[in-house]
Amino acid sequence: MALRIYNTMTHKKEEFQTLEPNRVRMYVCGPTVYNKAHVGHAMSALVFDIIRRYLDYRGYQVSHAMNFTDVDDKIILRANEMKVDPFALAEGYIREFEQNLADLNILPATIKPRATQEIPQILKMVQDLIDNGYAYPLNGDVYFRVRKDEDYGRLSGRKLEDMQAGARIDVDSRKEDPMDFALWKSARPGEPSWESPWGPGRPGWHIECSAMNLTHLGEQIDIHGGGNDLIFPHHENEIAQTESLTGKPFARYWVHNGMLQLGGEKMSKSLGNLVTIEDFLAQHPADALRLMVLTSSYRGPLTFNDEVIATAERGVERLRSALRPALPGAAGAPQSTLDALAKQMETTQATFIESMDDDFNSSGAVAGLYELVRSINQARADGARDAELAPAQAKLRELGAVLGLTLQEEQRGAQGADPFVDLLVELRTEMRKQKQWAFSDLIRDRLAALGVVLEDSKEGTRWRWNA
RNA sequence: GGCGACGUGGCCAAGUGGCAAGGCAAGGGUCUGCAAAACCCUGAUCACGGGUUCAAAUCCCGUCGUCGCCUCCA
Repeated sequence: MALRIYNTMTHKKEEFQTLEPNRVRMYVCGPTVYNKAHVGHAMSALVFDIIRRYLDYRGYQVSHAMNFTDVDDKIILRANEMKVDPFALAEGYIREFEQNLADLNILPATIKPRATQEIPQILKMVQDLIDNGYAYPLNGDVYFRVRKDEDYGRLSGRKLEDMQAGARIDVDSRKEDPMDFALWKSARPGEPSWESPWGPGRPGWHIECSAMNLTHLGEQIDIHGGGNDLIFPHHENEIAQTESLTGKPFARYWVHNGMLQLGGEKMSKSLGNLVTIEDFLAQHPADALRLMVLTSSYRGPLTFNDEVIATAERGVERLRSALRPALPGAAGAPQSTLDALAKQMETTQATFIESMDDDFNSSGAVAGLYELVRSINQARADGARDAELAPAQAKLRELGAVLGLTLQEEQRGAQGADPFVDLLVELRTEMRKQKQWAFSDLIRDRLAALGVVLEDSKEGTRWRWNA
């Protein structure tokens, strides 16, 4: 069975065929860096990280580009408010975002272009579009002429007529058509700008992505991704610009992730209902956010609230539970148990591929992982030795890694606290021997309040930092 | 108003024509000094109304509802 991907352009799942064998060119729209990144940005980055890892697992060599929009109105506005240099502001947020991604175990994109580093290519594209009649200068700005592009609106399924009816913005009456969009914006005094044939200015929002694609990936790419809030106008305009110039279909597959919902609304900078990635990671493991994304459908909305987070954290715990060692004194599991475990490994592997091949159905893939977890835990309870558990645990780690799950226990305790926890646990063990239950329970409760979980068993007490 | 996605047990979520995966929560049990973890057991006819079919959660039509986009937005 082949990999199938839902294509926003055709509204169908289509069999995945690359332009070049075993090679994938993927471009994902990154953030505009005028503020701290929030978990909604993380969701998008996670979705495409999962896709990228899976394509890699399936044997493709993936060129993964993610851009930074590092010059635009909001950056300039915010820099002015804060009285700092806009480029320095952008640079700072880019570094923070890259750190956020690393903390989330998201692989760095192989290509990380920035708008400000593409100015020559952008100027050339704008000039070419003017030369071809697809664009026109107007008092220092340059606009794309949507009427000239017959199939404008193809991606988002809109017609120019329909859109005009709903347009609510102030229309610049100088433009030939209200829907014409800026390729180049003239600079006002004090704004960062570059010299151009039309006067000093800066690139419009959409053109940078077209230019970066052309420069770094070529005229045609396999996958173009981003949040579904970018379908219109951003991606629509990218298509218009790029295809008007190259005359070739721009991207084979348009892939869009759904929005993270907070309090029933899209989490966004403009609505102000956001949780930064930094804040999230201060309280929860990276695997938890990833598991939330994995167990929902990437195309649909994802609800973000305390209950969903708690569920994901427990899920992470459950996955990790399978990686624990054999019970002390394990004498080996019955053959029937080992056979069942071996069979489950195969089933899980098959389910994994089958699910992920079906438009990255990670929820189904994770369900298979949970089934393997249960089999492993069953085998352990049946007395399996470490060596008997190892292959299944390795399989769990392997498939977990394909999804980007670390399954690592958190090392979140205060630095150097571990020996002291050991000491308390040791003291408590002595108390338990003397049946000093009240004291034992007090220690357990107090440690729990500090984030340390104790688990007693016949063979002794084990402890870990709570996620 | 236009375009699109979606509506499956208390919650999250697979399944897209042939007996409704999985996780969390809940209840019962094993284990435990108690607890935790782990293991075992228990629950849904799939928003609603029509239609197609031997057979539909799954296809078609309609209704209602949720969300996104139509303005910067992952």
